[in-house]
Amino acid sequence: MPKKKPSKSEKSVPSSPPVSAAPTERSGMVLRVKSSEKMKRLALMSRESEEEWRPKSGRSVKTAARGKKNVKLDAKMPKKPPTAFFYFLEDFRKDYQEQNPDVKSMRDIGKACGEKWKTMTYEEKVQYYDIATEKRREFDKAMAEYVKRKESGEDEETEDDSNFE
DNA sequence: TGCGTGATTGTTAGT
DNA sequence: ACTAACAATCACGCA
Repeated sequence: MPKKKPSKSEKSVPSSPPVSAAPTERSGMVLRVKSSEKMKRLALMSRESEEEWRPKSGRSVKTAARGKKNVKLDAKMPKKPPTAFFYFLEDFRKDYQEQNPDVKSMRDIGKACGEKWKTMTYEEKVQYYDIATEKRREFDKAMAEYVKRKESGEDEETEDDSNFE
């Protein structure tokens, strides 16, 4: 029931932290060409839904088979990076387990984490947002390289890990 | 023995 | 603009 509809009244958490409060100083000037990035991302977007889409390493969502869309299961396909909340969850989980060793299920932890997450201030969350943003950037790059490799020759399996360099 | 589930929010991609 | 679905984690349950 909590399903709160996205009301415009609230700004919701800004996907991209405002530059004013954005702790970019940590990395210096991370801001570069957002337009270009967006463009590239859009270009990749088509590729993804067309050929890659998502392998679902394991049972990420619900059995990862909700619709069994004949995914190629590309082992090299970059998965979606965890969001800021997930990073916070990792940290929160450790603390939560210490305080609540009885609770082992992540379900309960998720609830507690979500509750605390809402109580956290933007400044506290922004640091996680920063991490998530940086991670996403890396993911974007990985995706670009992944697509590039595909276009190059589609190695697919052949090289498991080892060193193809 | 092994996979599916459930819960959290955020982020992305597609319609 | 909105919707939908997926991202990790981990104990438990069912076949």
